[in-house]
Amino acid sequence: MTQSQPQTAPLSRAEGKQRSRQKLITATINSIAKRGFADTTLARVAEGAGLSRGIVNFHFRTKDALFLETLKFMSREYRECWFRALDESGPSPAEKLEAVLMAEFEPPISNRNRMAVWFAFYGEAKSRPTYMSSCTELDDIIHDTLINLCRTIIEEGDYENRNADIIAFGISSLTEGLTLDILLNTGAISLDRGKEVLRSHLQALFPKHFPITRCTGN
Amino acid sequence: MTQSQPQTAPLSRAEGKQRSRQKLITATINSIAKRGFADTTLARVAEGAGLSRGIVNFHFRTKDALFLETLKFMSREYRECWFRALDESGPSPAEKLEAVLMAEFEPPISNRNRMAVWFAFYGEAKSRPTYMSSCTELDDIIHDTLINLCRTIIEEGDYENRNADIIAFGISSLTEGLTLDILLNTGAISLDRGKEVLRSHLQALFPKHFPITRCTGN
Amino acid sequence: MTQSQPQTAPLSRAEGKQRSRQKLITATINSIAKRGFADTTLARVAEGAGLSRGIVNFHFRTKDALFLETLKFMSREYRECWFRALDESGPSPAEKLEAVLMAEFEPPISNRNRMAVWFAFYGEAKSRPTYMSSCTELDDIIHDTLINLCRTIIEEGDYENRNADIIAFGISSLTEGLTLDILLNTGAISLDRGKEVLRSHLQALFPKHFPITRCTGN
Amino acid sequence: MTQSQPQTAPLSRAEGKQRSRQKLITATINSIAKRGFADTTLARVAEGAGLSRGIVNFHFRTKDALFLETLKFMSREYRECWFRALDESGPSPAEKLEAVLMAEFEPPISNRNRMAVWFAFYGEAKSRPTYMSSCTELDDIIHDTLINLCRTIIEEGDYENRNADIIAFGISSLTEGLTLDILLNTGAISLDRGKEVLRSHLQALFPKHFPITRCTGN
DNA sequence: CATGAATGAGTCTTCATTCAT
DNA sequence: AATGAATGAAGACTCATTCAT
Repeated sequence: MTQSQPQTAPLSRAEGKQRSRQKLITATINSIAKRGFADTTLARVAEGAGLSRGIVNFHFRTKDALFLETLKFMSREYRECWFRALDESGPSPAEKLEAVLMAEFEPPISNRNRMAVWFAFYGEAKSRPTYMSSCTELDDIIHDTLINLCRTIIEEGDYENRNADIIAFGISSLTEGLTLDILLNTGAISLDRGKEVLRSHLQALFPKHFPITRCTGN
Repeated sequence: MTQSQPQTAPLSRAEGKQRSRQKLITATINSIAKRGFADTTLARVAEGAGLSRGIVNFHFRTKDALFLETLKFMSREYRECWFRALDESGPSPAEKLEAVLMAEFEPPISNRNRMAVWFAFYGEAKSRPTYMSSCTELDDIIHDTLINLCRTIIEEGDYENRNADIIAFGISSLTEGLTLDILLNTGAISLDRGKEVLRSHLQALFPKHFPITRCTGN
Repeated sequence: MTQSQPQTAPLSRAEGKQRSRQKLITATINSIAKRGFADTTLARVAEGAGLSRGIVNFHFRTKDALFLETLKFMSREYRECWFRALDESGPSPAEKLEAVLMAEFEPPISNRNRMAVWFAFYGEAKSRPTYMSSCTELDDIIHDTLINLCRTIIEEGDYENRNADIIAFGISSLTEGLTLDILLNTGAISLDRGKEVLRSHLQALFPKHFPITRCTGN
Repeated sequence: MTQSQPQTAPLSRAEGKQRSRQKLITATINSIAKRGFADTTLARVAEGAGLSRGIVNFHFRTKDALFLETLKFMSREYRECWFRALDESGPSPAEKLEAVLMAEFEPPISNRNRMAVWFAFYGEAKSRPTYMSSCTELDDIIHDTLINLCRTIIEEGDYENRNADIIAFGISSLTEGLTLDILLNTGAISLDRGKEVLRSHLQALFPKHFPITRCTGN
């Protein structure tokens, strides 16, 4: 990221601060992934970031604030991946739909750490609505985009009895469910397997757009 | 619950003990659902059960043991509901499939408390192997049954290009994903909506078995 | 206090708890007197009480609550001494007035520890009005009694131009000021010196009631 | 304050330094008055002075040094007020006595901030010998002056049975006690009331010098 | 079987102090 | 002379766990 400028150049104050913040967020993600929410203490986060004990309360006022910032960071990262996949895909709605769905199973969204952290937050969501509210707004845009893609595909394919809202809802739930299954069944089910399941469902829903191309390699 | 024994008869030691244990498990579920994992303390669990502070360590040696027993209890309950739905449904595989899937959206499996607690455990699962295995093990039988149902339906309907394993995997992931969405988007998405989405997908997958019958009267 | 019952008798739960509470309050007083407010930590209080670290938060929920209870205890103690002096004195108003005033310079009100603690609280009063409000109500009764004593003495002695309110206010302020001086000027000024000053002022105010009896011993 | 030097001239180093030091001392007084000793942190003092965090340790090496300088500043200020009152008063001892006593109830000695801070220091004095000595030392000259005034008045008035030492001690204790009462009973008792009480006592002690002149017009 | 007082390890948080800029 | 990021020691508070009753 900063490799195009001389590495030895002394960081300005603001840069140094920003870098420390980011180190802490990364360390938080790693700690939650490795030890779970319950055993993620500020001391361990600081240690993971290679910084001193009191530092978290300096950059983020409280532990909760650190968690919130971590979640925001992951949301931002997720959104960027999602929209990048959308932009970089082929032009047709079907291509776009496939691209964004498959992106869910690619790093950085879908390495085990990230997934574990998402579900750790989900698990505590009930008691911390603050965390979630910072996520839902972005989900709304994504969800609307998804519905529009489905709607266009349905119109193009003249699929009868396909409701865009319901399909879109189902597709994103399926993706989320697959992610969870992959997380829980350590090793047994791979990311590729997830993609396969998803493609299979797309094919059932929109047979004209997603013709049968059996993945022979699995 | 305790059979048809005269209620006024003094409870035997074993029964009293068993009753206290169950009270504590129920209180644990309620507390996790209400306050999340992190804020569920033994003191609060005991208070919720109307019992004294030290009691948890008496019945379950440690807090972790209580959590594990709670998870086991919920697993048992889940399995019972699932197989009851299977038994009480009509005889055809399609009827059976629909029955078990819809059961996921019915109490007691799917009241908000239960859902919240499931995901709380999922959230910690990665870092707690014990939780993990307890979450996973019972799924095997259920998953096999699901695959068999799908296989039979595929054979009956002569559906081309439908792989029972993949379909079954997808269906259960979709169910789980729907549950999570319902939990996270408090109130916005109802259990009935979940059923609707699921039916819509079944219809896409197995059109001959699940003909288009727009939700009547709902 | 509890000496009339067999000392070896096991304390009941409630008694034990109450005794621990009192130990903590006493330890708090000693610590504030010895180390001042700033260096009085819960760990040191607990140690002083011969109890474990977490104990304060068990008996009193917070450090502030402990301080409040300590202040209440001292208030109660003070009031009891004051009214005991009032009761045990001779019957005349002048005797009563002298008795209560001299009581201020007698233990337990006026050992150095108590005085130090009072002023420690006063010093922080601005920021903790809660502490003080628990004291003022009792002061009101005492102050009213003082005014009434002065009023009777003024009437008895037919002192012209003596206003009971003002005199009473002055006398109690003088007492408080003397206590502070005694505290600050370690050793230099004794409790007896305080009594002497006070008597001297009483004599000036009410010469007929407090004739000149020079303390020859000083 | 900084002489009659042209104000727009850039401050010399020494002056700038001195100005910052004074800002910090003032901020310390305000903070102690507002928040009490315990909640007065260097960060808050710096903020109150409109300066940066590390500044206190730059100008005063430690927090304790800052407190001590603050105390010294207040002592100096107090002494200046006292002697100014002495100088500016009428020539007679009685006039001088009244002048210095009344000065205690005038700003800057007696605004609420100053009083609160004095008692904050008193509260910690017993356990901080440095504070103690700084509180006490300047009193010596003042106290001697007070005794001398009393002695002269006693001689002038030929008051029998009046001991200058004791009277002087009483008068200054009374003043201090009144100040404390005024501080503690927020709002209820005014500075004017304090003066009234003090005059009333002077009149009782030295009736020939302080004849009955009911507060006119107040 | 049950209670709840007591323990003490562990955690978050605050804050004086340092030091590179 | 001043800044403010970083440090690390210390303290309040929580809570699982024990054990005498």
